[in-house]
Amino acid sequence: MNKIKILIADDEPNQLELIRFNLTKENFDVISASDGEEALCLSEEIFPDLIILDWMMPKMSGIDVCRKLRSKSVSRDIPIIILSARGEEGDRTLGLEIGADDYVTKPFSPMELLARIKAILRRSRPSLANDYMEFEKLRIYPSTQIVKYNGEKINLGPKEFKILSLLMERPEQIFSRTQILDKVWGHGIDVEQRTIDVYIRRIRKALMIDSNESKNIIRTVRGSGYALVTSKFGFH
Amino acid sequence: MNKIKILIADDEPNQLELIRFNLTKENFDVISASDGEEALCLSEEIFPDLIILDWMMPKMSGIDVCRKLRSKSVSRDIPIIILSARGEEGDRTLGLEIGADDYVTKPFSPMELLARIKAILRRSRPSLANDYMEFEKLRIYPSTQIVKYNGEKINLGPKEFKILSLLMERPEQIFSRTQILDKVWGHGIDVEQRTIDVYIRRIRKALMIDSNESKNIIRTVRGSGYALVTSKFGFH
DNA sequence: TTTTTTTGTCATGAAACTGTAACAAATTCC
DNA sequence: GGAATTTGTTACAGTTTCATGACAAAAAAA
Repeated sequence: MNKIKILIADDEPNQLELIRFNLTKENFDVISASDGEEALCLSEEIFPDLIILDWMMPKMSGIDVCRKLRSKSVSRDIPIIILSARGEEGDRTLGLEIGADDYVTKPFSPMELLARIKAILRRSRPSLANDYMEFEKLRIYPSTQIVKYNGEKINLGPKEFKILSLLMERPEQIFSRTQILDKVWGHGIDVEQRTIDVYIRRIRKALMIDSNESKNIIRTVRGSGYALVTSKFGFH
Repeated sequence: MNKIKILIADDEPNQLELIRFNLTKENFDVISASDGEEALCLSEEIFPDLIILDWMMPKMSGIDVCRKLRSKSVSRDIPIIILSARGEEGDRTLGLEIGADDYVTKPFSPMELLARIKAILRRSRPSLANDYMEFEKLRIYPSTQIVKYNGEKINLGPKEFKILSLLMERPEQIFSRTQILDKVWGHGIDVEQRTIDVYIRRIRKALMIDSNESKNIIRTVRGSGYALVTSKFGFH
């Protein structure tokens, strides 16, 4: 059971601790940074599921960090919430326009921040919120770890299930082996990248044999990774 | 060209008109409702891309409408923004917990609402934000590394894809072999300039064979390099 | 315990990609 | 026209990347 990783960056230790306390209580895995540069480094090193950035920080502002993250494809899709004492019109819209998903003005209640975090995660990590996810003829039930293809039940091991879930959260998007390792195994785990290939093979096999279907729903993107594809876009 | 449909429900005509005005200006297709029941009916009838609900409305509150929409699978994934004059803690979190994607307290500026709408659409409609580059009949999707010519899918290797992406970034502009080498291979790499010729050949071939089209979309500029051209400038 | 399932790695062959050389074709210049 | 230059095209070898089956260790189930 992998916890959801949230990165918080704020230069006020009290504020940081307050948020950390509340998020930890909700069973999130909290990583903290005390300035913009640290936030940026950590973001690229671990792949958090969500990032909370204070606007005003030493070395690099939250806005700049957000811009940087949005400019790179590996971090483009990570949800970002910006915190700020600046409640002015222009500031709020600026925050959202540069790619943040939400903008919360200080002071805010932990409850509200939490509610907004959950609202965003509901969208970006559908497996956490919905009973099931559906893509083409494939349906998976995160809570019970059941996979069905065309109504037929498919048998997958835990790791296989997690990988497929990850791919299903963003169909068409290419996941690199590193991304898959980070999300499924956890960051910093020592596992060969090629192991992913083998699991992909196992998933493909399970989907084919059990459902007697020869269509390949997982696309290999040479040099990049794997992605779920609709049959109409399928390569092979 | 499909416009994005947004449904607004508010019982104050002035407010409604103000929002409608601003959204129409942004080229959204705006549908309005003046009470909760109407909002619910319209939602199920026309499947908007986003719904904005005032909390306090006759017949059925925005909260109840939101609950109803979330309980049905057809409307479960439509993003919802709740507007409210009630800025209290509990209200805000209730709105979000019930399944809304954002909660905006009145009074708000049209600019901010717009920014929040866009932030949400960015997530829920990746196809709109996750854009593609288009030139003539050629379309390339950077995030998924997919190339289409005339709607048909083209298979390109990584280097070929990068070169074509580069050319697409600035149609008509001539790229020298040195420029292409620097951008695609990286600066200071030791590769023959003539190699570019071969890749151009491969790209041309892929575009021709796979789409059964003989038009040459890549122009050779003798002594300078290559460039994408519109058909009217094409030679041969 | 034994049995089964899951997990991670390896070896091997297949497939795709890369870069270059060699020659053909075309363009330019004289 | 003829020589020089530039580009087009093809083939080929080297390299990288991926698919696949096999296998042993670890974990879970019986």
